[in-house]
Amino acid sequence: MTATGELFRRHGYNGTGLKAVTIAADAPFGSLYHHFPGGKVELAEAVIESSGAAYRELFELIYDSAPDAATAITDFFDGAAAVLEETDYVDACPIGTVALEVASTDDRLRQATQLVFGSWIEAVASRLHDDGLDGPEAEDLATTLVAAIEGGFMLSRAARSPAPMQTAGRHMRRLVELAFDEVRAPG
Amino acid sequence: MTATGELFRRHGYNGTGLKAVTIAADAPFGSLYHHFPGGKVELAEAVIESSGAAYRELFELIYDSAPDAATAITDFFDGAAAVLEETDYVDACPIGTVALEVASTDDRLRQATQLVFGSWIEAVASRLHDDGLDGPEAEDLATTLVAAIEGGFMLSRAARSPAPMQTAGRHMRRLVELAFDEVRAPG
DNA sequence: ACCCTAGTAGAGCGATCACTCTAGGATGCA
DNA sequence: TGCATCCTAGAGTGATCGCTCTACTAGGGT
Repeated sequence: MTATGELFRRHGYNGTGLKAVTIAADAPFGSLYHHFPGGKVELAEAVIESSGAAYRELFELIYDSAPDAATAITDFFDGAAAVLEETDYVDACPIGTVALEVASTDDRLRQATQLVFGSWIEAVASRLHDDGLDGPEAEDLATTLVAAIEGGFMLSRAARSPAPMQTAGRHMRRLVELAFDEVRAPG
Repeated sequence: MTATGELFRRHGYNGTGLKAVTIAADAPFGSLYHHFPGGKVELAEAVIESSGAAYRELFELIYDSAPDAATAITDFFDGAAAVLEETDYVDACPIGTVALEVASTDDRLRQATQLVFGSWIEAVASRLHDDGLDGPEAEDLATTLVAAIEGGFMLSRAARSPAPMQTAGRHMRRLVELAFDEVRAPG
């Protein structure tokens, strides 16, 4: 399952064959259809959900370890950039590639990716809200942060450079600081 | 060619068969390998370059029609959101899906996507620079803007809602305004 | 009339796709 | 020991993949 997520991340949904999945998981082919009677779609759905949840927990861990929101944002973007560099630009967003592939071709998987994105946004928003931002603004800011992360992954992987992700992170930090400034000094 | 771009946008690189390409282009199969001896990779490379150039021109048109940088950003994000809504969330970034698919699997296509992203960033940065931002800052801001657009496409397509793209656009506008404010009142 | 090149046209190639089918262990309960 | 259930195991299915191959047509130069 973890191995399957790696394949999806690297080759995407259409680029990953079920044979490759069974080899990577060191499991027989027949077992796949025992555990996932729905075939490739059901397998992908499970991978999206589980890797989405894992990534949300990673963000929460980073955020909750940081002294404040702005530092958390920097830690996350710089951390993502470092991981990209260390893993030869493979270990990016676990569902980003799949999300774009299935958005207009498989509604069930599209909904699965939407639920994952929604859960990330909610996790970020609730922390921003706890730190003082009002609800709708926290959710909007969280949406932009997730979008910037995804776009950062895309540009950094294409360029094979951590720079775009780091740059996006720096700007996102300023955006977060600006939002908190306005809370403290409304106007 | 335009039809092929549409297929790539909707189904991605791996999800688009060459048979589908020939049907969409209403061209015989043999002709494909006459015009693109390199096969699918060469075809994709041509599609990436041409649709990338077309999209850059679209951005330039929008930017140059707007009274100032901040308005241009809003026009672009809101325009992209509107197009998404009108086209049932199909007509998004012409190369985003392909870029993620090939980033770790085909270095030639990866470089093609990188060139396109670079040309977009350069087009945005040169305009921000003309409007008063210094060089490196203009390029960094342009990088974040492109990342936010790509992320906005991803979230809006997954959610089947223009909202994430519009939200990202609103925040990007603020970021641009902030950058110009700091030029006018340094410190 | 002759050929040469450019481009049209699609049948057919082996490989791989997602998937189905049948058969064989392993475990728990009787 | 007998039996049902859960899971392993992989050969085999038709369909489709990217691609190659040969044959045909159109138009210009000689």
